[in-house]
Amino acid sequence: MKKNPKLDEVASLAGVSTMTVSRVVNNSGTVSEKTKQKVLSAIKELNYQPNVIARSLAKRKTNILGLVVYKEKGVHPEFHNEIINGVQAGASELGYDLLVFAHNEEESYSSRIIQSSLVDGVVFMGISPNNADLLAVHNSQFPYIYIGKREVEGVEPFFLSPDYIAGTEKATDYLISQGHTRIGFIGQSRKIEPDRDKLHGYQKALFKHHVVYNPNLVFEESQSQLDGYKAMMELLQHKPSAVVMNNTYTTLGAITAIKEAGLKIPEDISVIGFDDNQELNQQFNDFIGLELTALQIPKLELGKQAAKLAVSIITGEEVPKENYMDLVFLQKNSCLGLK
Amino acid sequence: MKKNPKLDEVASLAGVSTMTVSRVVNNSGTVSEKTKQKVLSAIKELNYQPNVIARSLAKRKTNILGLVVYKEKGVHPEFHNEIINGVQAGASELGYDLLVFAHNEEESYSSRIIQSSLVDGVVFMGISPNNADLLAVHNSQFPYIYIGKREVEGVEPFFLSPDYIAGTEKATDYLISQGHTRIGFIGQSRKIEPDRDKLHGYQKALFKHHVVYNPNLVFEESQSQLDGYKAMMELLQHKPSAVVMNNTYTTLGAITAIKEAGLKIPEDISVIGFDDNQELNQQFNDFIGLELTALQIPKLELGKQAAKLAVSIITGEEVPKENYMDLVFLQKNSCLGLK
DNA sequence: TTGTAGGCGTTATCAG
DNA sequence: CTGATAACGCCTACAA
Repeated sequence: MKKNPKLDEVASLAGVSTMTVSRVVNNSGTVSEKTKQKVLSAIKELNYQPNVIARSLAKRKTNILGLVVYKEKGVHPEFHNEIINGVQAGASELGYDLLVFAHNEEESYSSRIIQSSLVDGVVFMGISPNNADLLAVHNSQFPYIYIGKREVEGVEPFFLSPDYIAGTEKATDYLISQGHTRIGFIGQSRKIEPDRDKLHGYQKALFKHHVVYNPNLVFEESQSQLDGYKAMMELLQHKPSAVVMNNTYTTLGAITAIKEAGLKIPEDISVIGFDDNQELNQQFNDFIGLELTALQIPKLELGKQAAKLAVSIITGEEVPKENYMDLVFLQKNSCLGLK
Repeated sequence: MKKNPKLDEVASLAGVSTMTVSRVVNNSGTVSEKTKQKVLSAIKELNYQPNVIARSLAKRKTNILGLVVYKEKGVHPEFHNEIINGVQAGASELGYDLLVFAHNEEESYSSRIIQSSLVDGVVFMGISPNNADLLAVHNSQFPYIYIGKREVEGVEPFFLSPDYIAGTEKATDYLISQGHTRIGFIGQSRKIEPDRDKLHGYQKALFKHHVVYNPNLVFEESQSQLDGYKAMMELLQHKPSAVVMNNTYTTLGAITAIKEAGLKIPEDISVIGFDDNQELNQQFNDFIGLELTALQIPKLELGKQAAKLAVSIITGEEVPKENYMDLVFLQKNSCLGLK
């Protein structure tokens, strides 16, 4: 492994000082065009690349963004991973590298994150972050953003969350505008904030349009394909004309139930899916030969936006504490207006 | 954001030199128990954490492992991500942090990886890595390992690959030992090495047991759920008594076809799945009320092992260039012996 | 066992 | 526009 050329070697080859080379490399300060060219060719000749560690030490800034992911059961890994890709992409666009911290529940990262000077800021994600970590980072004024919505006692954390309420409201509005009133809702779990929000959005839309809320049409604890199947089987007893789903797996199960009941989508029942898992959703759409109208979390964008917010905070810009991102409402062909 | 305490502040509080503190922090050299205690309490009092950047510069070693993921269509993102988790876990166990590089096809990382001194070594993964990168890193003697199997002209890269041949051979052996001879094979794509290897393993087992290879039973271009469905529909014309699948989606489709044909698993046909995607597989097993016998890639272990190999190379240990990891053969209840 | 001097590779600062 | 000098915070090497 050959030793990398250093700044002073470039400098002596170009016949200038290290500072001049540094200026050229960083495009900072003022360098005459002529010396700049000399330096550039020396850089090229030696194939010089700056040592980012030395640079980081001198600048006291690493241009590395940390990411702490708290994993949990009940959340599809694919979900997280898409967002991570987004964070990475966003960071990259802004000239930051991404360092992923282990997601060990036991461990606390706060002091390492804050004090090691390894990262300039951090993105937290996952439903159940270590509150102590979040609090410590928040209190130390270290730049951070949390992906999701979070209430921590005593503090108002910086967060970025998909706007589940508005999204579900919009989807439900859409069905109502098509004449539906017997609209089923198959939710995931009332224990999880995003899911409470979805139900909330559904209710808001009903209320707004003076449609009576019918508890028989609402199922709240469907996580899996099997749950979705069962919920739909039961829901069908109550003759809904439409249904709003809340995750990909339950959608899979529910649609199987609809098919088994001999009903057709969208002729007999309109379906709005929830596209948690893009790949699976696509596979499934292909398989059933139907493009589902669905709500989708723009995961990549969400991650990018989180990275951007983190960097904004790092660079000292004014950033609101609460940030929301709209869900995407994909209008495909699994819904039909009621005559 | 309060300034972090430095080595010399700890030193003066403890009444010793910075070197003594450094020795205590790194557990290196020799320090008397008494001064050690003094130093430790000073560290505690000031809540000292070493600045890893300064340390990295001084040691010319960052304890950061790089990861470059080349994404591509046709590979389930979940697949990659599980491995990434493994790499992260493995690195973490060995005291390394993980830096994830963007997976931009256009970009070349080699010079940045090699020369920036940001990472001590790198793990590459993905079917279609940038050959130039791999080559450059290889030639520069920079520590790296590639996850997957790879032939690059002129070089023998360090790699770690699941042993697809042995795995599929074992699964096929198992079916043959149960009396099956009309064994179907639904593969993914002959363009992809892992998939060629799977077919190879299947053929090896047949050959070994003098079972005649029947091309009618072999389907090679099934990627999706729909493909799997179609392939199985056709395969059923040829009355197989068993079938070996090669990814989760095709398995989904194939089993739907089996059900629609009115056949029962395992009574009418034995099925060996391929558990690409653990979560989906689990969902599906729950849904059909059957635990599939399946081949599984130990993704987490694969990632961990890759990290370990990379670190071994970094620390100068002797590491073989070719490394294989066995697939896991999960014997559940979707296979039955033939009378 | 402990301390001193110097350097890791870069950039900030200030002078020229 | 350019250069000298002193950090950045820690560790290696050697000396005491």
